[in-house]
Amino acid sequence: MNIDSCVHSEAYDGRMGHGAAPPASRVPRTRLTADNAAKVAATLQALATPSRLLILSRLREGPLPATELAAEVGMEQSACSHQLRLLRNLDLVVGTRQGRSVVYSLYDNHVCELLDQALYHVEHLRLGLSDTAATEPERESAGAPRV
Amino acid sequence: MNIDSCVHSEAYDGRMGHGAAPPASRVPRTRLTADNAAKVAATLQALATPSRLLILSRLREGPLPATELAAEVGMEQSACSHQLRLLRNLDLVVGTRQGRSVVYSLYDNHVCELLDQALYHVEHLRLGLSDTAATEPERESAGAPRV
DNA sequence: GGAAAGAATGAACATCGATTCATGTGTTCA
DNA sequence: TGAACACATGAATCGATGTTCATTCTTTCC
Repeated sequence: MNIDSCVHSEAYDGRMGHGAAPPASRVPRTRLTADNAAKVAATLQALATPSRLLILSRLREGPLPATELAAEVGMEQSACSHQLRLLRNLDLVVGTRQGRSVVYSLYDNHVCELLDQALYHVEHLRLGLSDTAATEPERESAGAPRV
Repeated sequence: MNIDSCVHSEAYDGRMGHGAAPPASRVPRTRLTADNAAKVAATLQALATPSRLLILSRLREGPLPATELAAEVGMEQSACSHQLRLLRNLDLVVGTRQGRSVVYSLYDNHVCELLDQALYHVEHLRLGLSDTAATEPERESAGAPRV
């Protein structure tokens, strides 16, 4: 499929005002292929667990030896190591040996920002302070969306 | 053995150059608590599966009736409906009845941007074209990170 | 060399979650 | 009213995955 399309045939052109949202905007829109989605999902899953989220969050504040890291996020050494391996394989963190210990840090800025963005948006999502009001008339109209 | 990939012992104030990266930057940094992480993880997990990623991606282009949506993302009606329920509960999508069908659309712009950001960063992560190059000499330094 | 610290690895286990199958609910139209 | 369409829902299944336990590997220091 093509890349760059944000396209939206004609629907959703509205995309109104927005308020608090961060810059963002000029991000290239990649059309997701079934194949592509799998890879993306695999990476995003790294952020889909409390333990790894905590690990990355701590690393955002600076590099840390494996053991200290485990202690700070409150998990066992082994469990933490397993997760670190996963994060390493996804190129989200790097570990460099330093004496007896292996110091871990975020791979690069993309990781850092991905984390930030995720936290930011999720927080705003859960708070329900949407800026949808204009585009989406009334939610509650139908009979379907009712648990 | 350097550490300093993204260094910042003092805590990431640096946030260097960056090239293609989108604005971002001015996102508030929320310190993750163990409790908080669970909630965030729950929401982010919505983006951690190919099926839901495809669903959201299609909805980004405009509202769509459930059945059509299922067809476009290539999944069975039931499976799609289950995922839509999940996405609804997380306030990521809304479904409004319209005649026989229920038309689904993204909840608001935060969802759209969260998606965009995720795709953007992930793509750059997987491609390895990090902007770390200058900062992170050789990855392979340690003995640890070797599958 | 040998002991101990720091970390990685493997197996086993338990849990969660995505899909399928079958069925129920709501809506339109004859 | 009843058939057909459009979705939702529940139960069951099966695979994926996070954690624990025990072990191994690496490095340091005596």
